[in-house]
Amino acid sequence: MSVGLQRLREEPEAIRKGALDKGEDPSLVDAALDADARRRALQGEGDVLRAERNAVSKSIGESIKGGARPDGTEVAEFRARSTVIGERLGAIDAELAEVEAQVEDLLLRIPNPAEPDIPVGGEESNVTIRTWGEQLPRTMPLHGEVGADAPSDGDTWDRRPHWDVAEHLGMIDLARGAKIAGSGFPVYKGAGSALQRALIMWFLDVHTRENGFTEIWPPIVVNQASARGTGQIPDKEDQMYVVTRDDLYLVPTAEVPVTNLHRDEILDADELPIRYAAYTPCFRREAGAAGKDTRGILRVHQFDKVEMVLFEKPEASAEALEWMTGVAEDLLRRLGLAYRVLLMATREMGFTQARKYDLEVWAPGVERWLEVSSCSNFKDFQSRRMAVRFRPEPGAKPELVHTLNGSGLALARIVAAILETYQRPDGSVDVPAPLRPYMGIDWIPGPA
RNA sequence: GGAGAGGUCGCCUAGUGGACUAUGGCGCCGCACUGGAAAUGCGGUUCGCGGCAACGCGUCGAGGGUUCGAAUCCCUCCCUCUCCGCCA
Repeated sequence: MSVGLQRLREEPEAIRKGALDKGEDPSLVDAALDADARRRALQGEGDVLRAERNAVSKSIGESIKGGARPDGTEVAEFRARSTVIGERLGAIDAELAEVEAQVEDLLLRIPNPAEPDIPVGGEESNVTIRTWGEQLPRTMPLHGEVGADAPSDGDTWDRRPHWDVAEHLGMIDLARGAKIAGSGFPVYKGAGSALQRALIMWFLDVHTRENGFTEIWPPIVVNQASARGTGQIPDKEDQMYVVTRDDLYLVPTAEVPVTNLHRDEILDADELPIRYAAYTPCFRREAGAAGKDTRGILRVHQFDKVEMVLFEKPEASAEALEWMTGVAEDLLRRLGLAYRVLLMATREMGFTQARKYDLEVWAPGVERWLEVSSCSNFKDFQSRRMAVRFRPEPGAKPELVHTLNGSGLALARIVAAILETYQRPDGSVDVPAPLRPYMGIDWIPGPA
C-alpha cells in the first residue's frame, strides 16, 4: 500500500529520507520492513501447512470413493492428521493476521517521498516559479471619481478588506452564518450568492468546453474506504467532519469522491488520460488553526471549489501536472487577478504528494497572497491505496496509474481577491469580464 | 422502514459438501489456414501474495462459523433488483 513494499525493500534509504524531509517519522520504514519479513515467513509456513491439509483432505475423498468406510480406521487417521495441521495453522493464521494488520498500518503512515528536485525545508524554501499581473497597492490615487464614502484624504483612497466590502454590499453575512451553523460557515446572499454561482458555472464550462474534462457531480459524503484511498485517513482524520451514526465523512475536497470513482478497477490503456472536473462544497474542521485568519472568508469550515482530477499513464503524469497548473493559471488570468506560482518545499507538501504547485492571488485589500489552487502529482501513491490500475497492452499485466489533482479554483479566496481587486473608491465592485454573462450585470452597486 | 429475489473471472453464465484443479459463451491474446482478411480450427486468458524457478497458497460481495474438507450449509453485515410504506 501507499509507498509499496517493493520500493521499500529496494530503496529504504530514499523512503526514510522522504519521510524525514516531510517532517515525518523515518523509523516507520524499518518497522514496516521488519513486520513484512515476519509476514512473509509466516505466510510461507502457513502455505506449506495448507498445502499439506489440502492433500490430506483430498486423500479422504479418494479413499471413500475407493471403497474405504467413512468411519473406518484409514479415514480416521487422515482426519486426525488434518486436525493436527488445522490446529497449528490456526495459531499461525492468527499471528499472520496480526502481522498483516501491522504492516498495513505502518505502510499507511509512511508518506509519499517528494521528487528529488524538490527543495527540502519549510515555507522559506518554497520557490516562486513565475508571477503574472500587477500587484496592486492598497492605497490608490483618485482620478476625479470621488467616492461617496471612500476612506480618503482627498487625493488617494484605500482599498477595504473583502469582509468590509462584502458587508457593505450585502453579499456575505458571517454573523447569521455563525448563528445558524457556527463560526466559519458563511452565508452568501444576493450578489454574493450570484457571484458564487457564476464562478462555479464558468469554471466548469471552461473545463468541459475548452479543456476536455468530463463533469462530475459526486456525493459529498464518503465512506472510510474512500477516505483511506486518497490518503485523508489516517493522516488527516481530525480535519474531517464525521457522521458517526452512519460512518461517513463530509468531503474536504472533491478529490476524495472523484479519485475514488475508479477504486478497485482495471482501466483500459486507451481510456487514459481521464480528466474529471467536479464542483463540491468542501468541509474542513481546521483543527489546530483556531485564531488564524479569523476575519472574513480566508479560512472557513465550508467553502466551494471546482476540482480537477486526472488519471494518467505513469510516463505522462509529469507533463500533465504542468498542463493542469496552466489550466488553473489561465482561469486567474482571464479573471484579471495577479498571481504567483510556487513550487512547494518538502515540509509544505502534504503526506500524499510527490510534487505540488500552489497558486496564490494577490489580495490588495489585506495586502496578502492567498492560496487559491494547489496542483499535485501523487504518482502511484493514491492508486496503490485504491488499486486503480490499467492494462498497458491487451493481455499485459495491470500497472498502477498515476493520479493528479488541482483546484480550478477554490471559491472563497477568489471571491475575496475579486472584491479587493475590482472595488471602486465608493466600495462598489466591478464584475470580472468572464462572469458578466453569468451574473447578468457588470457592476455590483453599493446600497441604495 | 417492511416483504421477497439476487451478488461467481472484463461482460454473460453453469454450479445444493470431496472429479471445482470453478463450467460454457462473448471479448481479448497467440498460432494455423489465407495473397491479405473474414469465417474456421487449436491453444491461452481472474486478480493477489510468496518463490530465482518449478511451483505453492489465497481469491466465487465482506466478515465470522460448522466440517477432515465450503462457491455450495449456518450467522452478521454491505450492495443490486421487485413490490409495499414514507418522502424532496
